[in-house]
Amino acid sequence: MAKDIVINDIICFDLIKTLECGQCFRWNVQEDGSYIGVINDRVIKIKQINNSLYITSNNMDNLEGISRKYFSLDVDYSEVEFKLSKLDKHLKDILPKTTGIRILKQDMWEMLISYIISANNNIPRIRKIIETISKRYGTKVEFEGKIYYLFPKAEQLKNVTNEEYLECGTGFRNRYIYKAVNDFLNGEIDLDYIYGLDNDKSKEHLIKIMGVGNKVADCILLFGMDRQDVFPIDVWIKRVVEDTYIGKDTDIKEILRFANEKFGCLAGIAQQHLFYNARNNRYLK
DNA sequence: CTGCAGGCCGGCG
DNA sequence: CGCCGGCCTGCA
Repeated sequence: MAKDIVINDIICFDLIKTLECGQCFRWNVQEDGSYIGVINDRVIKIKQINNSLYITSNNMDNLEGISRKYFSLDVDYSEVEFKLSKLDKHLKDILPKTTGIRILKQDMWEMLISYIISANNNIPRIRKIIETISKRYGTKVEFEGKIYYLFPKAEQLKNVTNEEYLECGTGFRNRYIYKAVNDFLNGEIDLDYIYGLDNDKSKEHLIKIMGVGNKVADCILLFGMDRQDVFPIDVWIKRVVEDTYIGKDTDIKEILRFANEKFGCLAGIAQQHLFYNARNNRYLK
């Protein structure tokens, strides 16, 4: 641990909940309780002990800056959670169990492909598919004597065929990935441009991408494009909102209206708390 | 063996 | 337009 960097005085941050609440797919817990994952172009190992983070990487250059950005360490989440508790009694009730969850700032391209893969799929298999694609086509990185793989850039997927995606376990999503890679490379999909648009416009553009519907678009916006006011609605969230607030068999649009009304600009963060709580209760695994 | 998993597409009324 | 059947694959 000698060459770890240390970030002290971390408040309102829970590493485990943040990495296990379902927003990311490439972090793995180690025997000592630390997590190893890939952030953009480097492998990172991170461990939280009380209010301190111990971080190391194959590339120590600006590691603190990279970490602060990725984990949103400079955002005042105690203020965010205070607001959430004021907005809604149910959130106030579950917050003791969910406190410390943060929305990660992940790579847009990786989010696009990862959430295309997530459609009608389960989390263990999503993780496995992403790992296989990274292993086959991503850049190899050595860290502490082991080999890891970065998530592949579009250029690295340029010549991958539909059949090869099938071999990675993507199933019927193979042609969506294939098309996304090619449209990205020929400029048809411009994520930087989409990132610069307002919410409605950016979502409108994302949904034009084959394999991207309402829910996947919202996940890309929330986890990859820094839009904390979007509210991705999957089967879990639909159940939670129906059970907790509205009642049975509610239309998706109705749920969306409710979420915007209730949680406003913090809807995405509220969604992560509701999702984490639901999965850790009666529905677990 | 069916059903289902963090949906989405395409065809039909 | 909204609705609905089908879908790779692995696991219960």
